[in-house]
Amino acid sequence: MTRGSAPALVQETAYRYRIDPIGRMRVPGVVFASPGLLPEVGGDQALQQVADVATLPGIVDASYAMPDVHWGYGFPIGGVAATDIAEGGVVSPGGVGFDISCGVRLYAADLDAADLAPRKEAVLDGLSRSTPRGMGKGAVWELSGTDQLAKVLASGARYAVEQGHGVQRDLDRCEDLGAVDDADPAGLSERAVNRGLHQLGSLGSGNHFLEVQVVDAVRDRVAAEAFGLRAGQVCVMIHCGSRGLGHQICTDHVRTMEQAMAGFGITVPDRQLACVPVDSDPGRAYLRAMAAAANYARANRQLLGQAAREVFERLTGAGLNLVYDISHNLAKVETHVVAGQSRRLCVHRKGATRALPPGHADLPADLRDLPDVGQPVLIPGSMGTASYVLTGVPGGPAFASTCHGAGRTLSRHQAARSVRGQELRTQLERRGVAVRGASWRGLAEEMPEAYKDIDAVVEAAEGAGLARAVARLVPVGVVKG
DNA sequence: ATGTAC
Repeated sequence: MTRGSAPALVQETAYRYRIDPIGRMRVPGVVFASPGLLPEVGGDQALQQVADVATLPGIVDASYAMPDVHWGYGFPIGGVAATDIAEGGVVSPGGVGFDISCGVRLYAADLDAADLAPRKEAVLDGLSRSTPRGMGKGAVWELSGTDQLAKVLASGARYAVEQGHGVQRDLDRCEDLGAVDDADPAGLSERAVNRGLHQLGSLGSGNHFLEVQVVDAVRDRVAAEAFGLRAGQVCVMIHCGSRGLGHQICTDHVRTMEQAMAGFGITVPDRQLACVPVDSDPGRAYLRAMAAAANYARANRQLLGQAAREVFERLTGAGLNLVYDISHNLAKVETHVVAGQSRRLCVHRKGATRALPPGHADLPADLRDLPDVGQPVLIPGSMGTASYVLTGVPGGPAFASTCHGAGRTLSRHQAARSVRGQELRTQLERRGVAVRGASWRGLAEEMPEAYKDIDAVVEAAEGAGLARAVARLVPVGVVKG
């Protein structure tokens, strides 16, 4: 067995550690971290999960952990695992997460920080009113019924823009140009559909937010310019996912796979790693449902972004131009070279961000031919701290993936015990961050001290060769889910 | 993350 005491880490390079295969591990574990992050590195449980993932049928290369790794449901958050489809490789809902296609969208405003300053409170009030958030209630777009929801699930942000909720650039700069093709709205449970009907255009809660930020430092001028970013510029970052619909899809398919697994001769060290071959009926059914949730999440961010754009236009006259929109909870069928051979892989990224290298065919058209510019990678920090824009680099060691954020170190409970929401708001306001919360408890749970240092996480990602920093952004206002 | 437990 692989379970028991925490797996031993062997240092390979300054930013790379290995867990040697023991028991039923088919491949090693590989953890990208700096010595400074290492004492935390997600805790023993997260490392055990890295080892557990290495037992999955068809896994290739290694079970990878990004510098922001921490404990999650089955798979660690900050985990990347690729399986070889032709070799019986599996897909696991736990490798995607409950919030399917949770991700980040970043807009750059035609506005500098100094010009926002006199209108900042009014803009935050406007964004607070235009951004439904918190558990359950409210959405930007009240859908007419299941037929219209099916169009959202099939066409994602493309349908939203088609219906007038955005502009062409919003699609040009979105992962998969706004939608994935193989979604199957008809395959969703009634519960998933009902939960999806009334939440399109809503933040949710937890670590989800809409932030007004300012570009604090440009690290790579060429890439920043190509992405549409300059120092001192105002930006809007939106972090949210597929709400109750994605959650229900994950729940439904974990249950199905728990039953179906034995029929494929698969056993896993943790029930939460339930999985089936990609090339099977339940595997294909999950991927089609997951794709529907991915489209829902992009449409969700599209609608919230459009609402924010209207607030900015009304109160400042400035437009919002999409920099990029990228998921950090998704499985994708991709082609990668493994041991010198081109293979079709199912790449699970859970709390990990795709980071395509320069020249990749799936880059936005205006970035594709630039020699040193890869995919924009959006890394949200914790509330009140910096966020980053990175870019993909050639020869990334983990299937073109990198970190997704700061990563928790304190549980929600621990955080809520150590600070009151009102007090935290006062601290943030004193530091120049305007706060529009949804609940005091929710605010306290997201205190910056509950997270790793985002600067250290990004430094480790760069040091490990996963991505390169382009710009650092600091918050001036947060609308909290 | 989540109608914070079916």
